[in-house]
Amino acid sequence: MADPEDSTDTVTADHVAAAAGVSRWTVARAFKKDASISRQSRERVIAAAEALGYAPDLMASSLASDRSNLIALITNDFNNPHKLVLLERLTRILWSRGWGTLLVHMSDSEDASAALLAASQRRVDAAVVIGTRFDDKMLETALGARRLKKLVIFARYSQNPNTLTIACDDVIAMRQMADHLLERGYRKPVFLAGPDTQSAKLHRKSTFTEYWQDRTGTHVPSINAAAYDFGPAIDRVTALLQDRTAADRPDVLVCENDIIAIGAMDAIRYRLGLRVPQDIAVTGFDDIPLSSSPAYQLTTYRQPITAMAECLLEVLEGKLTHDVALPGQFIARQTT
Amino acid sequence: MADPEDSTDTVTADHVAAAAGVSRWTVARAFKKDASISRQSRERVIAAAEALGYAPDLMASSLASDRSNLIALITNDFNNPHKLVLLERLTRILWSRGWGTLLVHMSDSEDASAALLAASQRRVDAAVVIGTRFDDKMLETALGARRLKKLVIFARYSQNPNTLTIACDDVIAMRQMADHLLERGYRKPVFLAGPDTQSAKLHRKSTFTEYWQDRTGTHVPSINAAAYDFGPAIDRVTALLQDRTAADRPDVLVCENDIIAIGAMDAIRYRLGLRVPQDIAVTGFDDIPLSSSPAYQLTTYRQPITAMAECLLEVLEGKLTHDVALPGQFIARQTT
DNA sequence: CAATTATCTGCACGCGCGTGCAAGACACTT
DNA sequence: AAGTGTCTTGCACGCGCGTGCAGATAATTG
Repeated sequence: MADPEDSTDTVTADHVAAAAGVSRWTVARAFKKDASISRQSRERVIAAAEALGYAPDLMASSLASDRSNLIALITNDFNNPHKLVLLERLTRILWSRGWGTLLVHMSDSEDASAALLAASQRRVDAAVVIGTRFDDKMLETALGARRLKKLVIFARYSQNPNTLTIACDDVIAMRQMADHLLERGYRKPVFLAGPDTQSAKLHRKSTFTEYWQDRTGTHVPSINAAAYDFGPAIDRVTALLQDRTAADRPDVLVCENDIIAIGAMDAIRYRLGLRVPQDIAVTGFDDIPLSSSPAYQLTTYRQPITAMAECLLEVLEGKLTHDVALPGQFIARQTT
Repeated sequence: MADPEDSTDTVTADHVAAAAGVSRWTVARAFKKDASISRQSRERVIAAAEALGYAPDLMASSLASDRSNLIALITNDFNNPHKLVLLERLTRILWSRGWGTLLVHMSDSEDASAALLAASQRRVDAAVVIGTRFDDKMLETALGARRLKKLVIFARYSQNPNTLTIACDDVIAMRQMADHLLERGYRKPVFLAGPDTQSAKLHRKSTFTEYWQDRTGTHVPSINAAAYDFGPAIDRVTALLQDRTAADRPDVLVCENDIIAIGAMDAIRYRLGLRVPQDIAVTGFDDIPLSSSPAYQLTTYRQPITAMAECLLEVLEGKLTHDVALPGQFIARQTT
């Protein structure tokens, strides 16, 4: 499709400048908002640029300006469908505002250093760790990486001072969840969390159990799935409930997120032959698409992803420099 | 964490060169495989680089060499969990081989031009359209975009000559599926496809219906879900089966992919109160994680994603220049 | 040991664009 | 008409690194 005659197929600002009869720098100004340039010059340049099919080379621009407008999106948990929702929202919003997104896969903490190094070598303006567990070792690697100007923890909590957290307000959320359960008469919850790595703080779990303790004076037992995936959740819940009499069972499983909750429901239904919510109720967190399907109809809590993404933009633009926790939306369905 | 004394926090090849007592170009050689450099020089440079925490700036390198090692991953269908599998596999394999991945969201065809322009402005070495529908208009935009050296269609078919397709072999797959169904005694299939845009060729559907026609002499009716998502699939299947007597119903729903098949199962079970597979069987395509859950146990066909990714690498390295269709793996579960 | 070859190293130049400044153009005031 | 201020434009220099070549060094040969 490219004109074979046209040997220099990359058209630069110089070409446009020549065509428009101005200097290269005036061309640059035409593409820069709030630049000091007369209207007619800009119009002439834009017209020439369109005719030639010119668009500024962002890579060269980054080199010269020390701003790449590139964000590294780092995640490691590709089993959770919620990641897809997060990725969709983030990429769409970031690109629409001129930020490119580099998707980086970080299989485990060992891998973190490689992933962050690779990102930093691309001169990213910030790295965003998306809704995933990370330990302090990784964080240290991250902050140690040169050229990594900002590190944002998105949809998870971090108490590291060198880090910025943008998340859903788990405290409000889990209290609302607890209130809902108490109101419906549940009295024997068990909390089902994800993997129990010592360095990661289980924010939702601690919030729920402490609040429940305050309101009822009773302790909430908790168990851990080996991964944020439905398979391990099925196994763990099956192990928990097997050989228990009805009186001995919890009346509700409060799950750290939806994918685990769905595993819990599958275990209850297909491994133990019980009903949700009649025998055991279940709650989740995230409101993934599947949770609203007729098969699950999960009571859950939706994170305010769009608002969180807007906050991220402000952080990237330097307008926001402190942690943010935004309230989401409680969603009652049929599992409670 | 950064040393505040160290004003020039970005360490360049010049710094390493000074520290190692060689020239900047020797430093570059030390980081380049198969470069003409003595072992001791390389070791000295590497040691100095590690001490200073140096890593080559890939962005500057791209500018100088006209190769960015960046790939744009373009997708628009974030409702299908299969995308997550594809993204995971592609990013992991590409990064491990030194390719960075730019995730680009292309909401619809209108958006395509913006997305591709943005990608080309980043000097990507190739754009990969991932498992998504696209029409010729988009393709034209893509190929029209300057600096877009290669365009690869991944996990979908395209017959455009300027494009390279890497996909699962749908012909083998759908014939195997048909053979399986015939063997199990099914005789009245209905094909459930995704949205029916005229410009997209429904490869799986045509293969299945033609092969079925050949083997049985009977026509396969087909219907379309409004989107590749379970909600629209539920609606469409409910509409199809409502008010039909058992004798009047299809005995199997052959679905274009898993997420639609799951919607079909939900419709059969929760809207119509029927059983899978006793009343109606269902098949899918992709083998998404959910398909192996106890709730669905879907008979499906797994795409050879890893092998396809390997092919992609060869394409990127210029070793492969023709379309590829790889056989996947048929997976029989409980829905047939 | 000199001559030849193989191996290694340094360098000028350029990739496409941004920054900061200074000069030019223009309008307006007194 | 000269002076003042505002707006607009051009330019030297550099961002960090790759390419291709020439010069330097080491290894090999007769």
